[in-house]
Amino acid sequence: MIEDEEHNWFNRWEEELPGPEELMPLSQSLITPDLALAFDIQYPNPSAAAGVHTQGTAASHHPAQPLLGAVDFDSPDHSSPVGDEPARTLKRPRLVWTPQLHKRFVDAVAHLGIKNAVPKTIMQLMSVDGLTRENVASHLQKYRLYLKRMQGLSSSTASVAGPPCPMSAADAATEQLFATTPIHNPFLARGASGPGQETFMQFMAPPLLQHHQHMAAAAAAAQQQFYRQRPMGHFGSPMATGGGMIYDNGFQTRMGSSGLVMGHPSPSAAPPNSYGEEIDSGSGGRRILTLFPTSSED
DNA sequence: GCAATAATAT
DNA sequence: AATATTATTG
Repeated sequence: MIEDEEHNWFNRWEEELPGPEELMPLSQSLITPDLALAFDIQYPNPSAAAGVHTQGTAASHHPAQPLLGAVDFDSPDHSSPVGDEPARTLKRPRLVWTPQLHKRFVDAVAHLGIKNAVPKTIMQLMSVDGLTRENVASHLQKYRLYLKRMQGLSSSTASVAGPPCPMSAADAATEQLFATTPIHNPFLARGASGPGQETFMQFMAPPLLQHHQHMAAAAAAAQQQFYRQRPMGHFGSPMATGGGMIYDNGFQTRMGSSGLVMGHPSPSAAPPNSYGEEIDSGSGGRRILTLFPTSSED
């Protein structure tokens, strides 16, 4: 299962990769000593190569695990199936939690209830191709921290009229993502009892819900009624990652139909034509990178 | 052994 | 700060 997913993921990725012609001619310098050795290639200057894969904390001397950043590895020999199963070897690009993606996440969490809102289940409910359990787990961790700080703050600031908004920079930044999303308070959310309780729970025979991996089945059921027919497609061309990511302008072109955005998080290096979205943060609208067609939800 | 969470690391 | 990765625990 996972194998197939990964394989598929890479295949599609590979297909969308820019051809050698489209790439800047710095492939040579991207070859690290490690690789040069592994592939029996002669590289001119080790130090130069090392400099390229940059902040990759030189310690990234993973023997057979090169910088994925240099996606253009296969430039010379595309013919040979060098990457039999590179999905296993290659590092997957950094996931960017766009507002849309995050919304899906929040919706999933909300609809699952705090009890069932665990990474795996959330991931399944979100049904975003390419999204891993780790991705979700990581995000969930941060999300929980955010919620914790929220309830802490709301109670403490509510009492005395101290500083209006003692929000840390972190909070402000986080809010861009988190607070702008309607928070169906997960703690009050479904799972227990309440009005808006249309979870799968009520559709399942009690004995089934004991406590097994039946949750998986349950999640599937939930999926049918929740995110039924809107699976988020596989993310768009991840291009490259690692210290040095290389954009070419094929980027936004291929970005169109996909939902998940992976790759270089830095807006400064982003392609000139990427989609933007105005998010109203009170006084000044802030421009963020969404790279989304912003269609169905939100 | 897997999955969730906590703790680090990049 | 945002994600990833690793360690720990259930």
